[in-house]
Amino acid sequence: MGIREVARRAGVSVATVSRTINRVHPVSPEIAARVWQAIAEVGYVPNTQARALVSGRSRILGLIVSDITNPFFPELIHGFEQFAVEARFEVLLGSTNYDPALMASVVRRMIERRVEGVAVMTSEMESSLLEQLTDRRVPLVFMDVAPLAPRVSNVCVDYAAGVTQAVQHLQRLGHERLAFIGGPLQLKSARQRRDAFLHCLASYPAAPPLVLDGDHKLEGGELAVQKLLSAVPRPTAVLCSNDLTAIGVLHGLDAEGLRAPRDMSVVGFDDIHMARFTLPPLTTVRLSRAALARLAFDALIRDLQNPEASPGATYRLETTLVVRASTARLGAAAPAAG
Amino acid sequence: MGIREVARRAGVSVATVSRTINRVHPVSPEIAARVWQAIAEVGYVPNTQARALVSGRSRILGLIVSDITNPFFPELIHGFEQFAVEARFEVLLGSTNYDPALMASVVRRMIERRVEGVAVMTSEMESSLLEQLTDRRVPLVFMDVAPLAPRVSNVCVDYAAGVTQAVQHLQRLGHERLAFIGGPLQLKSARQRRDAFLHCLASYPAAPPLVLDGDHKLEGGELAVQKLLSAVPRPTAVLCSNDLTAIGVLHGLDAEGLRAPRDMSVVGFDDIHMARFTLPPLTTVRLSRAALARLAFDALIRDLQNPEASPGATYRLETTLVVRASTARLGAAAPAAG
DNA sequence: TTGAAAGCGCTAACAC
DNA sequence: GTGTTAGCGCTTTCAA
Repeated sequence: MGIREVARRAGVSVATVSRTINRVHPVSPEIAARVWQAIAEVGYVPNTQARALVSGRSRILGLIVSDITNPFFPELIHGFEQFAVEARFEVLLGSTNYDPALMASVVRRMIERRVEGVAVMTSEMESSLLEQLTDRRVPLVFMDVAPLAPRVSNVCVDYAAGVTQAVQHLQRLGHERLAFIGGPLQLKSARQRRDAFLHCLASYPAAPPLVLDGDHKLEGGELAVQKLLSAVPRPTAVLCSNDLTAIGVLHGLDAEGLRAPRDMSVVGFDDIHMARFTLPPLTTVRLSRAALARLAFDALIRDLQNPEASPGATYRLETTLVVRASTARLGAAAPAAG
Repeated sequence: MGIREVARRAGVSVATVSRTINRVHPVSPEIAARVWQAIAEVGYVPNTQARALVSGRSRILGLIVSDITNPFFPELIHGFEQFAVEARFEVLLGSTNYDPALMASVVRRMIERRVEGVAVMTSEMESSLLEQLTDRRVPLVFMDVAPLAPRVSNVCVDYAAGVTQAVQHLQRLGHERLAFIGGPLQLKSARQRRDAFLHCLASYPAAPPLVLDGDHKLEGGELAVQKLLSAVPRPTAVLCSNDLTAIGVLHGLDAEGLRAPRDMSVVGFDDIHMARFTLPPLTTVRLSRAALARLAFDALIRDLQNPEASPGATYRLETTLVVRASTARLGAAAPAAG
């Protein structure tokens, strides 16, 4: 079963078997062939724990997300795992559910498994937890948070530009009274989206903007609709902190007998795959999960390969406005079907 | 950093440190206190690979799914991970994308990490792969597929009952010409759903049923709408193999200027969380992810704790029809909003 | 190019 | 209750 058995069958030493498998030292072709033959015969699969122990490399990368049931994350996870597996890494996934206690447990589990790097794609990270990782010189990459330190990289999404694109789109359509539905405020990314919205409107002193609370879930959007509709004057358009919230709004409006964009223009954020399939299809700000996954993975690998603990880099990620059918000119008749 | 350092600081042997941590053998309170103190001082975290190597237990469970971007799976994964972490297991996730080659790579990775059990929540598993796992005496639990063998359990979803509930619901509403949009036919669960539909209609010799191809994705539903609408006579209701397909249908109908349930009643399958938020909210057959996760996890743990390789058990999982607003009486006016 | 042997960090047998 | 020690399966010096 083990490497010894393979060595015995091939009539070589375990060292030679190891070298054959790892292709790092030269092995004569005839011997290599005998070894591969023996490996096939016994169905030998190397034991990763033993390898990790002796080499000091677990070949595991941690990936921390907020909420795996938010479609944004599976799409991100999918990309990240793909890159990881290509590079012969395994991914240890951690979901925090926006809960700092869970985050602590996730970090602990990752340290126990001796992850070689962690991508933190959520931001409710206490600095004490961060230190546990940095003290062990584990490369880290954050999204939107930049606690600059050696081997800590950062992917910065340009929320301001994304939000501005959305707001300008609405303003061009004649909307002046805008509302915003935020996300969990312990998330820096959610705060940034909200702040970008307020900042953006500060320069257009039309009507004071309405800011409502959400939770980045369907329910939050649904719930916010009541307040949205009872505000005086009633907003004519709403920008949501993510697509799930926007889908909740669409549903909430429908429950009131209203429809986007006729009664209210609705804009999402993220452009999850589902956004093209809502009724009406959602106008939203695209934040590419594939690009985010790529950036995060590459940042980790770079810091991993860099022996000196040089300061981590900062990467920028741009957004694009995707105009679909949930927004329309203020007062326009409902667009023709199709 | 290691257990030796802790032992040195606490003035005890490494064995005592190990016993203190694992609480399996008695340790005197004063010594235990000294050990915990030393552990805190050095920030000691046990190395899981070393533990796994010596104990022969990796404390890793494999979870194989088809497609992590199908919302059905994140909800399942979430439950499974929760149970696993509670029991001090880690989850190694594998996505196959309905691709047998990927499945092979997933199984290989799991064997390399020496998983202690695998939940296969998809069914494109070749028997040769299955053997690699069973040969190593790894407990397995499948969904819908029952290759009966020692330590191989099975969770059987009662698709026939679910589909029957849906069909009867439509028939009670006066629908006679029904269509079905299937899933990837390499999936046994998809075949079972389709077969249940055909079987169900065989006893009501009204109009011959229309069966269309889908892929369990949004796109498949969208695409099927063309064929659905051009069929003569046109079906008045459609049952979809999963919710994603149904949401695609809703979108496809809208693109044609049609709307459910006025122009076509639509029924989904799974009851993903999103189903309550579609327009109109989706009538669907609920298959509880939490229950599925629980059953699968418990089956694994049971086989794991059972030293003799007794044959795995079969568990049943029932479905329930959830009536929402995407179905209506044939020829009825559109229901009032709300 | 190959082999012998040390040892990664820990648990578990055995001795005391 | 506690310490000593062998050894899990592998990689990696070091020597040949």
